[in-house]
Amino acid sequence: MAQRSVSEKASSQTLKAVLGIRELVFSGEVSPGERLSEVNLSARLGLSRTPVRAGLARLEQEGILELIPSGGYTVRSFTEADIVDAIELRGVLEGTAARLAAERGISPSRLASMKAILAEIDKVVSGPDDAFDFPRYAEMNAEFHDLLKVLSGSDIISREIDRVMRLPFAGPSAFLNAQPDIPAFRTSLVVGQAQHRAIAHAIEMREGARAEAVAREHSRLARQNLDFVMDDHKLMAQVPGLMLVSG
Amino acid sequence: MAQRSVSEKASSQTLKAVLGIRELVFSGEVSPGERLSEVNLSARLGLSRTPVRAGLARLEQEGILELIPSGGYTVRSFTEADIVDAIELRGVLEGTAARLAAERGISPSRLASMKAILAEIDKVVSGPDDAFDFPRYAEMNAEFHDLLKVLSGSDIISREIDRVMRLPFAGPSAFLNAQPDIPAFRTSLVVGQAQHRAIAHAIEMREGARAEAVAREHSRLARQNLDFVMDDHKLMAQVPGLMLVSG
DNA sequence: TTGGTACAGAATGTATACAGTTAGTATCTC
DNA sequence: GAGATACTAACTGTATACATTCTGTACCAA
Repeated sequence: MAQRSVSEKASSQTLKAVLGIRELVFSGEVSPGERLSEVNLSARLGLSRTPVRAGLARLEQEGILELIPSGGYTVRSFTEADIVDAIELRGVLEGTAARLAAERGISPSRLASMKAILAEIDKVVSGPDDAFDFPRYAEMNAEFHDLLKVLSGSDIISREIDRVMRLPFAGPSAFLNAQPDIPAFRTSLVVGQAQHRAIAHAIEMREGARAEAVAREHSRLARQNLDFVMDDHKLMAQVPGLMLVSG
Repeated sequence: MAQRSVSEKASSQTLKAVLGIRELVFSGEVSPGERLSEVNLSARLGLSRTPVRAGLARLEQEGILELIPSGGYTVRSFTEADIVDAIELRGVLEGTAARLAAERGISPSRLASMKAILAEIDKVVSGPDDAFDFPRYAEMNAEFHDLLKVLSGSDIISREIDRVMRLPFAGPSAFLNAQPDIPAFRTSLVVGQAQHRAIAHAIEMREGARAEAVAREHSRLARQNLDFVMDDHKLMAQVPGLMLVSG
């Protein structure tokens, strides 16, 4: 993880609570709809109720927990439609970031950074098929999307992109874990990289509409992968957070 | 306010804290950059530290407070550029809601609701100039934007729109308080209503691209009003939250 | 057997007490 | 007079105790 986004409260205990509960949720140790008891979590995480409580409130804000009217929280369950919408939302926001970057212009040094990242991804993608370095690809892909966010030049926009990315199945690297097994996915990486280049070129040429359109379309690769993965339960288990899906 | 959005914690004391602190911030009783002491707030609001603390954490998530690395919170200060971006963001999100509504279709009953709201706004706008009912306009305008959000059919999108709207200067009714005094603003209401109708028509005709484009442009009326208001400090004071602006 | 009521257990919401840290001030030294 | 150091006061982060509310179960009545 390149940076820890806007505010990931430094306070040790509360941070442990947030991370711990997130882990419990996304690893599937607690099921969607299940009620999360503060005392239970306190015991499991070895913390007192106070930081656990703070963590719960925060994760509710993040959207992975739901408030029970009578009090307490449950794990939110997502439908496949929710995930489609979350991916669409990411596309819209990244598209906006790309457009703003194009319209407002970016500094030469940042343009250079972007080209450097693209070159790195090229190295990975153009390598031999049998020695494909997936972790490296995931890393550089995340860096590209991180930079795109920054290039928007807007804290307000960056913040919202961070928020959507916190829904793990909406992020640009969500389906990478499931990809090594499937040949068709390899193709999508090549296509994805072509789109990266198009976005970068559009920003450089200050073609805002094109930058937005391509960035938006780029996110739909994820939707395509989602459809693929949803047909296979074994694959679903490899995508973080996809266990929260239940019609 | 038609509904109280996603989750406005029912818990009495915590709710008081959130509302109370928001009020203190937006009324300008605490200045941007000022540190908010928990004990001080507890005393002022007549609550214990626990709900105050919960409220602070929440308002930080909402984006009107900032976390101090060494602990505690300050009132976040916004630049004019931030507000422009927030308005742009609202336009992008409402545009997406409108597009999805058009692409996916809406029920006849909801279409009827939308038309009813438009008729109500027409009544207000087409009335005599000297007896213009601003509160009524604000109410129906808010209802239109609320419905547009719902028409997206997506909880994920609705949630994000709610978030942006919580930044008071980004909402569709942000500049209404300052409008009665300025004749030029009256014109913008007529234009705005024409855009409302265009959005509704595009949704009904399932013209997604048009719905998105018009909804996005619609938000730029707010930007126009912002430019106008920012030149006049007396007017600025009438727009909620605009006191948080400082270069 | 089914429905309702009452009671008990548990869980949340709130308050407060405690510890560690930060920031500010005053004094001392150079 | 200026800078540095030490001390004090306030504040945050955490833990725990208390009260109220909710939930689930058991028992009773129809």
